[in-house]
Amino acid sequence: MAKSNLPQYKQLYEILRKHIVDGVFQEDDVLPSENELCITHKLTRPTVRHALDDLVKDGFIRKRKGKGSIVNKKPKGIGILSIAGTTSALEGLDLTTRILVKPIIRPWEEPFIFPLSELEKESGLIYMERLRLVGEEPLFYDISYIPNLNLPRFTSRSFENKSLFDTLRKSYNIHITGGEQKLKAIKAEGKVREYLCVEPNTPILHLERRIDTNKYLFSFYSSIYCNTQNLDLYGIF
Amino acid sequence: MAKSNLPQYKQLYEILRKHIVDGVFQEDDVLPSENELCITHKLTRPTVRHALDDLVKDGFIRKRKGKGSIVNKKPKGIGILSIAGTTSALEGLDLTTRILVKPIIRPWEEPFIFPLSELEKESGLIYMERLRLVGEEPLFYDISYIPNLNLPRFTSRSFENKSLFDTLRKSYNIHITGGEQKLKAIKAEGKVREYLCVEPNTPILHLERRIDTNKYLFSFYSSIYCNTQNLDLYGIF
DNA sequence: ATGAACAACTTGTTATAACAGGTTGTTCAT
DNA sequence: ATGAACAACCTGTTATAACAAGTTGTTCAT
Repeated sequence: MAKSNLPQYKQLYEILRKHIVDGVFQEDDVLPSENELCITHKLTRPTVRHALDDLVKDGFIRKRKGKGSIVNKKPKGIGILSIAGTTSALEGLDLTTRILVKPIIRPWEEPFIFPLSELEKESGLIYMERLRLVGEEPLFYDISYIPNLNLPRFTSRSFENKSLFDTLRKSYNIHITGGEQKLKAIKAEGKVREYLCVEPNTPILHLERRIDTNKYLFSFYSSIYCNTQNLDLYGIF
Repeated sequence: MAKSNLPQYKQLYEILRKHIVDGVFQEDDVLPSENELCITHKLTRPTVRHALDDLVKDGFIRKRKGKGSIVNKKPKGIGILSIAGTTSALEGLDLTTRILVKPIIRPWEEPFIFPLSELEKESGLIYMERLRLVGEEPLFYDISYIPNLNLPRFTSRSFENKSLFDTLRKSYNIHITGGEQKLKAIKAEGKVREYLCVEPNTPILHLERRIDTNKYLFSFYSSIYCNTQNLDLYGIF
């Protein structure tokens, strides 16, 4: 061990995680015991246990006293309520995206749905509205609020049928670290009713989210209206 | 220390957790240092660190090298979307609970909202209905489905103003490891409309959850109807 | 006054040790 | 053959120890 500058427990974590993701260890396989890992990686038990505990925390394995560390089933998909954006949440469905308002730079609304830092207020806002359809039926009306902080060429990108989350990760190396969301059921009215093509007073799910990232002081926001008459939102946690 | 039969790190976890929830330690307060906790509770650092790491995992504190353990902001609103139950989600509000149907043992409904294992079907179901009121206003109508697996004296416990999650954690050492939830907006009708005291066609949020635990093969289920006219549901992830 | 250096904290990482307690397969007496 | 007892694993808990590394306030030389 001890080639990288990373802590040894993190090195072991990454090795085991990669083996699980790559299928070297598969569902319900039992990992080598803690003592075996100590020997094969020249580590002591606290270090090995730290790595295994992190794998438990991140959902890759479960541990059973007397038995060992067992590989978990990989989650089928990630719904909109945990982290993923709507595009990947609906993977496998016939999803199309219609841009209602192309990304434009404009000032923030005051008051905003979440508290904003001074930095965010000063830097301005990239605003975008999109409608997501499954088949011919509009299901999501998305409004995205992205602080205009050092995202070169962002407003000129196309977001037709693309995930904002994937774009941020692949083009800007930004990934999601957490966030906050508010949720309520409302009656369809005005633009929401019009875009989602529903009767007045249809119950609509309204989700407001702040999404935090690994980039220092960079969060973005979205407001999503969803017609749940024929399709549940789902999430794992 | 060492009065209960619980591990010492869990005893310390519960003490600190309670102090945070009760406001003895408030937002951005720095907890006593690890060495201080060692002295005051007659424990060693690995034990203290285990307790603190669990508090980090559960979102109560954050730790900063060189500074200390800092108390996190309590989520405002209703933290029902991540893990916490409704009772702890509403902490600080004037919450009362009315039992509509006391815990009774009965067979499962078929088909159930989530797939059930054979073990769960055989073991029977503890069923409970509760109404949660903030002030005079009923906000949640909860139906709980708990497999009748080795929970001594469970049906005789009182759940008035108590958190099912806390009871499971403290009395049975069961804690939540994850789960799955489905969500939709519906119109208030029938019993839901009646219990929540709303006009017909009021939009109501309907949440169905499977909640997984550290206890082998033990998950429980709940169906929650929530009036979000005056209060958002809230979650962190 | 200013700033560099340092001391005195903090948490982070890692090693060594011992025993408790759950699980599983084997052995042995019946 | 059957079942009880046991040995040999496994993870869980706890203690002791030492050093690394980030933060903060103080001291001291300029």
